[in-house]
Amino acid sequence: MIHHLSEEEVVRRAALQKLREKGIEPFPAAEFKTSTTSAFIKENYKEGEIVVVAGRLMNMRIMGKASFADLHDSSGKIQIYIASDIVCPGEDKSFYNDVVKHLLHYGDFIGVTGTVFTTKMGEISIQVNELTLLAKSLKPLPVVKTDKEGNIHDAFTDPELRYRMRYVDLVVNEKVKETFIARTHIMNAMREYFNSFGYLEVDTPVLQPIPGGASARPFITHHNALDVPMYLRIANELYLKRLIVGGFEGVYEFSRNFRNEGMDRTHNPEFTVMEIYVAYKDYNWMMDFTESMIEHVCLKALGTTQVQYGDKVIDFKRPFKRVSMTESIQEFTGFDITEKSEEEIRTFAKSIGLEVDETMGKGKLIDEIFGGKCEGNYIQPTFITDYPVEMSPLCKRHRTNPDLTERFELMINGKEIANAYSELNDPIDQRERFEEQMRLQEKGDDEAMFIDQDFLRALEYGMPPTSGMGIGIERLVMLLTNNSTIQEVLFFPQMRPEKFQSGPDLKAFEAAGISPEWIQHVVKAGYDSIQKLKEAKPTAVHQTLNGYRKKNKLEIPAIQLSDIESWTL
RNA sequence: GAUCUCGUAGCUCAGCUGGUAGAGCAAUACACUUUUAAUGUAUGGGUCCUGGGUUCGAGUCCCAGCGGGAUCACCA
Repeated sequence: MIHHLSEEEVVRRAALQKLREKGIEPFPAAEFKTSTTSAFIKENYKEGEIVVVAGRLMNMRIMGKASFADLHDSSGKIQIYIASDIVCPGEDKSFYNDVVKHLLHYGDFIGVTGTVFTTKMGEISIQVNELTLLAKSLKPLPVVKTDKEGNIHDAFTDPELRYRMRYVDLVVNEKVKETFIARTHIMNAMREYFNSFGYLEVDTPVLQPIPGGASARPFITHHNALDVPMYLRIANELYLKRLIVGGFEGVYEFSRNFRNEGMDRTHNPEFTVMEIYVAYKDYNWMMDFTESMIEHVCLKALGTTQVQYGDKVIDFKRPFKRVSMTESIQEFTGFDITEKSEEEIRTFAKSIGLEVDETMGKGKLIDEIFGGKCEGNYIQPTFITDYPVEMSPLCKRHRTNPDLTERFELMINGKEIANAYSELNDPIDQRERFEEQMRLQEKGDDEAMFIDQDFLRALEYGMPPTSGMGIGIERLVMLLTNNSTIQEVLFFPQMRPEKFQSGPDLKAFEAAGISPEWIQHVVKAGYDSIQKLKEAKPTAVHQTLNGYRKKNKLEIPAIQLSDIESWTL
């Protein structure tokens, strides 16, 4: 990994060495006790107060015998003022002149003890009395600067680098941290809301023998001891319902689900769905519950229900509009699907230019029409209710129309955010629905569900009437934080594995007996493999290396021909 | 998976009809005790993604590959 250090990395490694020579450990072990944070100092300004803070040293502005810099800690940043006469009160100014001015770098972790004051320019700052290096940064961070108008210069924007090195992204791009803090606040607000009803947060298996509860391609793995295939969960629905069978009134789980499908700006192979199931409720109750919950989350996590998303303002204030799927299709296409046959619907779908084929059942056709012509129109939160029975194999039939189900989806900004049912608890109906899924599978629908016999057995023991709701956490967080890609709301979005250039095998150089101080220079001088050294004449290597040493003014002894001849190549 | 597009210094980016590789910031050195995109002077820094081809000559044109992004299709 050490091959090909950039100039700045060489400088920082040299500084590391010089610090050690001065008796300053660049990676000290001891706890550094801070007394406060940068944000607290600014909010509770007390001139002359002695404070101890720690963070990353950023943006040094050296002005001779005094310097300014920004210290970034987890709460924000504060300016520090380092004056030679204060950090070095005696005759010996070497700490300031050598360490502060030359051996500290952008990105180093430092701790300071100092006095709070305000500069002539009116910025709250810390006059440093004592400075401790806490950890040296050996790689230069991207330098991002913000001017008085708030314009960001030289921003670190390459999505590939940002996602692969989120640690760097978080350090230099302030807004990124805010998004992730908001994500946690949103989830906490949700938890708080559910807990206030006495519902129980639970954990159910991630590794499942049958990937049930949704239609999706699973990730498959293998359990060696049992010698059986196992699947990473695509949903946790069937496990949570088993817990309702077991007698809990309400259970919920933030479920990390895995689906082996395409990746794009709204899909990641692993993603989080919050699912909640409450006994003795139906989907009407769940609609009320969901809109109150979302309103609560907005107020708690954002302080408002009005959210800017792109060029739109979305208002999460309840109540949300409610429209049945039939009404919606009628509104946007003029077509009434009520009591129409599969063929009639297919013909209509074709007539409005949708791509449909013979494998699609009635439910799927209706879904195509809705997805193609209606869905995108719902910008403000809207509940779409009463989906066709074919699309919803785990959902109870509608109390007044057996072709429909008691299901709703919450649409916001033209996308599905939540999905809920009056849960199907009739085990005989449930078995038939699974069998229908099997037929769809045989017809060529590769998304049809697997049958879970144990789940059917649980239902046979009796599940109370129950309503369940699932909400895509990433989708919700994207909306509430004004982000248009899922990668912005996942710390470590999935990416193609990075190829690290193998580079020269430095171990082999060491094994050949080349002195450690020379190895990187040997490589940089052009001998980047043992093979190349073997092929070259020792006298030529000798001349090249010493020529390189002279040219680069290396502070290491010249290499001897006898050294080169002693290498075991 | 399809189409379009991009890959140049540590970072952000220029580089025209092919002719010795550029800027700002960062780094290094010097100056500077209230700066804040600090400033001034000087210096160093490049596998122009990789591999082929065309050409006297390729960062630039052509082909292939790798990687990213955007749009579209499927899934949340």
